[in-house]
Amino acid sequence: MMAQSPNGLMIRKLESIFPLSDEERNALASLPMQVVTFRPDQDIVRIGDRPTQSCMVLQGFTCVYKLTAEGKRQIVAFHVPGDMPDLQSLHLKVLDNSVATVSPCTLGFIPHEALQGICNRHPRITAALWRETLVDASIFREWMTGIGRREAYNRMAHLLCEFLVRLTAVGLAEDGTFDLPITQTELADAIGASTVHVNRVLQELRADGLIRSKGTQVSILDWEGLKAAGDFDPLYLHLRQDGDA
Amino acid sequence: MMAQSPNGLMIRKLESIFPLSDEERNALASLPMQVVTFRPDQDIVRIGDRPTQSCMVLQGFTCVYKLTAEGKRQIVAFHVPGDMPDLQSLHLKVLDNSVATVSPCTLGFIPHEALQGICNRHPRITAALWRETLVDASIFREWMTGIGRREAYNRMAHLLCEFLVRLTAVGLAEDGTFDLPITQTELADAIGASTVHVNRVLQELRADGLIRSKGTQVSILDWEGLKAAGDFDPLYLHLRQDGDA
DNA sequence: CGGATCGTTGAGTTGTATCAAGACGGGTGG
DNA sequence: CCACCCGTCTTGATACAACTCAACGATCCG
Repeated sequence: MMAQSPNGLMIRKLESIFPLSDEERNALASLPMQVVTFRPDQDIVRIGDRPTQSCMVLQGFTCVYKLTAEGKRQIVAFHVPGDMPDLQSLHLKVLDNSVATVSPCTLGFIPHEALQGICNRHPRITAALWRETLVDASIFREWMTGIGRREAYNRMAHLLCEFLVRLTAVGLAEDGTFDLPITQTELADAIGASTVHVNRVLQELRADGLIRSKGTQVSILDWEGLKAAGDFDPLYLHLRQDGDA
Repeated sequence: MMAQSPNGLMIRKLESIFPLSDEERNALASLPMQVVTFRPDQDIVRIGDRPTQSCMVLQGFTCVYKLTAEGKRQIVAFHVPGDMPDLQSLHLKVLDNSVATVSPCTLGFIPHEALQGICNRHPRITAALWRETLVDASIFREWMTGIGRREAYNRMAHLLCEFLVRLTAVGLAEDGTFDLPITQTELADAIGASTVHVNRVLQELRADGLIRSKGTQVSILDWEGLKAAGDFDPLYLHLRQDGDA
């Protein structure tokens, strides 16, 4: 799912949920989208902001994070091409989290006005965007369950399973191999562990023959084993399968 | 916010977000709602279900939970009167979590058809319902941050702060005192700790003069102190304040 | 007045954090 | 093209938050 035109990615994303009519496709194609590139580790929006636009990730990885009073960071979500990290701001005027790039990124910004307009005229597009935010929420629930009730080893396995499924869905993984330009410190902030512990847990996963990694390339060697280790059931990702949702 | 008619609670809930037109109010008032009572600890819907209706809590407390392969439970949300615990099922056909009562409950069930109908005719009601699911998601993010990066003592303080604010908003708390019919085991499943540890942490909070409790009645004795202990900022609840959201 | 549920306490164990230091690796400038 | 440097990864030692197990006390209710 490499985007030719910036809007093409959004159209394909929604089309993976339900077939679009020509009218809907045209409306989406004419959405104004401002394309901006970012370097790694740059804030895109910050907690407390009142954005007038939302963005879609076109290339690269972003994360949603919050900081505690003690200065500790929790990454509550990663977003990959096709995702909209701050779509919520369409209806929640004040941001309750920050969004930052993890890798070099290209983002497409769409004014809230334009999104409102298309929603008013196309109820099924409203439903599809609403649904996107619901899938995000579902992922939050799954992560919370992991952080609260699974050990670090299993959480890491789970996260890698999730990446494989999500990246495969957008054509960024093949044969169980994908590029994961995320440092161990960031992985630690995502699974709620220390960097040191993440390092050890990754070594365990390698030693157990579940994964292999070279630089930022990650390969899943034993999909069934990793799924078992991570207690991973892709149901919560709500990818289209048969009549499902 | 004690509901006279079952639909009254929903109308008041939405009116706390923006003023409703007469037409919108009438549409909401004529939503079919089937009222059902539940005893404590009963499942309302289960993971894997494909509900054809969503419910609103009219009385009592419910929780949303997931189980791990090891049989551990994580409660990812509590819901109080006025909340809709499974509104997501309107657009995500297969449930990725279960919902259960915590205390005796009265719930109002609304067919998805009826919700779809009202959404198609009233875009602002769509937005308000969408917004409800976004606030839920925001609470997930905040809880995840706590579970991942705060200690149990602080998480418990945070949760009590949240209850006070949310229950006050629906008229179920006064002068920092409210009824919390939730066992320590359930609190433990919510903050991702063991029952034993929750017990000790509650004793600490009492010893520190932050709270008092007698039976299911909880009193916040030192609001500023509890907020500080919980690193609590109500922003994430997105309650209406001035032009905010 | 049992019996069940919930809360409380103590003792021992463990997952994971913290601190500190060294190894690796890719990019930059001389 | 090498030397340096900075971020990242890795390793070892120690400390602590929190878990588990086990038992006992309190409370409510039929």
